[in-house]
Amino acid sequence: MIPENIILNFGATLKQYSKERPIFNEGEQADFYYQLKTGHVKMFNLTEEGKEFVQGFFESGNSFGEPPLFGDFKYPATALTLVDSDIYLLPKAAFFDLLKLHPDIHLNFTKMICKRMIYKAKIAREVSIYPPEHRILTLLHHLKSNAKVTHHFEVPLTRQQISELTGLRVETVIRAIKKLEKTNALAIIDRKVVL
Amino acid sequence: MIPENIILNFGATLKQYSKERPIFNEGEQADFYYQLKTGHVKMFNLTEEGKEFVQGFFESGNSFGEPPLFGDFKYPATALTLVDSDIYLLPKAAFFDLLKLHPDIHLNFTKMICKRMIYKAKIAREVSIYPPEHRILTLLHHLKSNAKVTHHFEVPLTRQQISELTGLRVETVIRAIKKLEKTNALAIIDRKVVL
DNA sequence: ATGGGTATATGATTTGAATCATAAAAATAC
DNA sequence: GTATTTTTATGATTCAAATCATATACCCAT
Repeated sequence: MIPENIILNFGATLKQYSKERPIFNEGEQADFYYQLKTGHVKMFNLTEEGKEFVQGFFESGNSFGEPPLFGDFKYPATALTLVDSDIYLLPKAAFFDLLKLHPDIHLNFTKMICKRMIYKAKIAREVSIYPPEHRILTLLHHLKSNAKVTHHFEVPLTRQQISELTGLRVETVIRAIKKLEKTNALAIIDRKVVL
Repeated sequence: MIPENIILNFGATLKQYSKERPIFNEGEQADFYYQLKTGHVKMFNLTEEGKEFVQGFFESGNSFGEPPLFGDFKYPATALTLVDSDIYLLPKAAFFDLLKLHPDIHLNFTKMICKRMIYKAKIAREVSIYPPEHRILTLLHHLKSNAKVTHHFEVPLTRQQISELTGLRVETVIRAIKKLEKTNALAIIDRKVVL
């Protein structure tokens, strides 16, 4: 996250998006650094047949869609606002100037990318060598680790949303969660998943 | 990749590993930056039942296992030499000093990480919403993009290695590659995959 | 409160990749 | 030059998750 005064100094513009609006689409050339001031953004892939895979959710303060800037790549996913959002747009060249003049920001950026990298590597592992229950549990623990509560964490997601985030079908998620309940890996209280 | 004279200036030591030796294990604390001078290294995850998922192969010049350095994380995978290998080890603190004093190297490093990041994001997508053929093709194109040749790229992997890298079974890989040949997405010349 | 939409639930069926079994070709070791 | 291992190959079978088909509980608007 780049401080507001600095990003504005380098020529960023603040753009308003209404909810459910695309910010960029998979396959497009990456020309801007995007940083969410307020709102919520979802990044995802979609097949022709309508199958969706969610790469991540972003909230206030997060930047997103940066990797393709570092090598003239196309966006590997589509970004969409979920609610009305204000987003800073910084042209690619200005972004690089900024990193050059602010080594501390560059280092923070690298740290953030590396953290995401580790998470992606974990996901890759889960998906190919562990069963659905494991995958769901990894997601839930990841969410819990990002929450403030340390016990009795009420998962703020519907089965459908868990389905989108794991790439599993809703029915599979429902059945897997029941299995996990039986092994006491989690509890279902008033239909809510708790751990 | 950090030039040899520079990495040595910052106090790196060159360590010799015989083949099939672990360099670090999943779950261990990350304390060094590793850069392969000569040899081959495999990074992978292993389940209790022996299922393996390969996160990546590394060859001369490549660095590996860097992300956990940027935040005191544990290694998310295990690294193993495949052949006798010479590896530069640079202590974490010296690595950060080096990045600070060589912004150009820092930027190159970020570019490399971002490229890997895009690849991991693609993998996550492939695995959950695309069929095996698509997944294999993504791997092969990634390898090609890292090679010097721009056409007639001979894939330097056996079906078994492709299997390990994609998490698919060998038989599935063989059948998928034949399918891809039929659609002219690639060619099989003298048993080698070419694209 | 009534109706429409969404979320949860569960059984039946299909499907595609894993698994199992086997063999031949190629590479490597002896 | 022969034996052994690895790689490629293919068919048969199994299995787990996707898909299909319903049903019911819950939420929310009018």
